[in-house]
Amino acid sequence: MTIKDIAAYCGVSVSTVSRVLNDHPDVSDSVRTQVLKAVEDFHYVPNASARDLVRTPPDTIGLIAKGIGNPFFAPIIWAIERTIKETGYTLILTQIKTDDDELKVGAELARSKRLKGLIFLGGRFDYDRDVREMLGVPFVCCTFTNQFGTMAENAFSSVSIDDEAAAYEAVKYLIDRGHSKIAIILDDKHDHSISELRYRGYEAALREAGIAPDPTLVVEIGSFEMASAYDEMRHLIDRNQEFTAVFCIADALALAAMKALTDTGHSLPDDCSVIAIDGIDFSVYSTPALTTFVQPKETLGEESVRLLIRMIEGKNGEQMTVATTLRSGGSVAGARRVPSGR
Amino acid sequence: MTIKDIAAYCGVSVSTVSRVLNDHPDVSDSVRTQVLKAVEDFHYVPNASARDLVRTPPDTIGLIAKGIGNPFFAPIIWAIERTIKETGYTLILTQIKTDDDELKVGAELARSKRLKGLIFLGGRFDYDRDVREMLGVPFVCCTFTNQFGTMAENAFSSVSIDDEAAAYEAVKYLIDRGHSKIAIILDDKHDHSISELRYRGYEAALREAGIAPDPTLVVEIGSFEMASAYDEMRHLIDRNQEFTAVFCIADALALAAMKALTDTGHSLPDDCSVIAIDGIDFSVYSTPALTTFVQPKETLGEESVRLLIRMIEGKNGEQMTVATTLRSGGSVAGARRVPSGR
DNA sequence: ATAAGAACTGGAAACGTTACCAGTAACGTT
DNA sequence: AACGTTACTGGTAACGTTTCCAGTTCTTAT
Repeated sequence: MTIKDIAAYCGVSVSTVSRVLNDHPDVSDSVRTQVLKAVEDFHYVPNASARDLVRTPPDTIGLIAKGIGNPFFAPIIWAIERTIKETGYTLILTQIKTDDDELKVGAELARSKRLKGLIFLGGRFDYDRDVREMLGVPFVCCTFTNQFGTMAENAFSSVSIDDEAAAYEAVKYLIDRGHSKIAIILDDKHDHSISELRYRGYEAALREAGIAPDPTLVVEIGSFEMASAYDEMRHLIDRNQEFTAVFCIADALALAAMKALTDTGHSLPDDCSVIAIDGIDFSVYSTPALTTFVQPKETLGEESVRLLIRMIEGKNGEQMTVATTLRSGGSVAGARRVPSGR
Repeated sequence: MTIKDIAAYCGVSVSTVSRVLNDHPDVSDSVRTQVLKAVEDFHYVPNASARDLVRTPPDTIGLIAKGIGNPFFAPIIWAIERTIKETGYTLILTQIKTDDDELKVGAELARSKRLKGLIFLGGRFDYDRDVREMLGVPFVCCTFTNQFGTMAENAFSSVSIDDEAAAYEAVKYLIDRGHSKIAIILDDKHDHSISELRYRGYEAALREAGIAPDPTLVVEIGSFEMASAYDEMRHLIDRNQEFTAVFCIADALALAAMKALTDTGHSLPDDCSVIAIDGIDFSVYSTPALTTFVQPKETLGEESVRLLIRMIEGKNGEQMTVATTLRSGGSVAGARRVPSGR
């Protein structure tokens, strides 16, 4: 079923059918309704490939997300989607696994779909100088920036929190309440990603307070999974290590860690305080609710789109930092004496 | 940058370039490497539209998900993605809002992208007779089936749990432990969706046990959101209604309800038992862990693809029911006397 | 009554690719 | 020496649209 079939059936030319399909003027009402009816009857829908091939491509933006289904990303994705629609662009969404290379996927997508721009949601922090040329279109990093890379500042845009500062704040929040034995749960200390930055903030806060970072309190879980966080937390507890608080680099990990603590008979927050960064819905409903530095997800999404469009319009890229807001649950208390162990 | 440019640059014909691009034989090594180099240098990627237009379309399957970012859907989506890839098909993923019409989106997508089949993840239960013709391609309903519709059984496939039975089991599980004042939290009792079916199971279990369903214990939240579940649960508690257990039609709602209970000074599970259906990761890490009937998400995804491909190959549609498994957390206890109120 | 425009319509080129069909050159076989 | 293979290559028709250009008819103003 092609436009030709419709045209033949209605006894008009393809041009005419195309015109009614695209709401062009210059077609008589009688023909218009007749064609519309045929289209309806035959469930005809224009072939997207042919259409895209010939017309100036609709302004489309690609969104490459490292794992949708992540409750932290979900609201960001919706915000991006909404904003893109509002600005008249269209969106094409691709999800990739954590260890897939977003740049490769992005480069392919951008060229094969003639994208106007790309948004990376979650990604590495070490893009090289040639990335911009490799992608061929402007792009923005959402929730992260290029802290470890060599790209020129104006070659791309980014919207993110200051991860190091947020981690610093979180740990300082604990220190201010008397904690000094503070464990951290993270992905990997040296992976050039969020994990590393938040680790730096952790370390900075400790050092500033004159506390020597204790490597035995650094819990590196291999993969970002609640189960790993739970297991590693259990190990830490089993080791009878002394600590009065835990800083988790993500809410999801914190929830798992809290469970490990309560499962081992600790009561929260008195036996151990927990703090995190991200702010997902679920952490509002834990008991105690998780104290966490909430990322402004709407803003992250909206600004990503805005900055991308600015670049598409020829402006230079810019790095934008958005603020987190503290959401106090009840998971942090003042430090007590010998609080850990079993 | 088109294939012509590459051809011209290399001093060969477009046919030749096309051949190396598609790994056809019959092209000399020298030319091949030269072309490959040019492709690399210019970051050339074939235009997807043109390619799709002319070649027998790659076998693609569309997945239309009602809200990605739903932690329950995420593992299903991954399973679908993996299985589709394994079978040599390619996937195109679209997310829609809860109140968007999946059929309309599906019909458009199927024809404009020449899909071989569709998978609906989450959706209505009342597809009419004409849906099959409207879509034009075989389709399968994942996580739901057509309980309220008029479609012929062999016109489509579905993979789902028996929602009514699962709800029945869950409520019976409570009744068996002495509960009789059992509240239910659901979306809507008459929305022709999962909510309605699970409500039926709830009612059936009560009636079978000789308990008259108490309308004041039926909590309908307008939209599927944790905040609503929390608020409505608070209202129920405030009304000083007597109940010893709550059945939630989804894990996420249960977690919110549990929070409402603990926030009002109830201790779980002694003051109130909570049970649900779905089985998401987060509900393992609540305290107490949620007792829930877990849906086999991997199976749901895999079988959806399998059944769809069978249909694409000309077989009739079939309805498949998969079993849930009880995951006991600690959120259910035996009933006590006067357990609710404040 | 005629010119000028408006309203409508069809023909055909173009979009970037693939795949078929021919064609050439080199190389063994008979 | 003629022939059939094999290895490679180029030309070109399609794929299903949109859009430009050129009509044709119909109004309307002169």
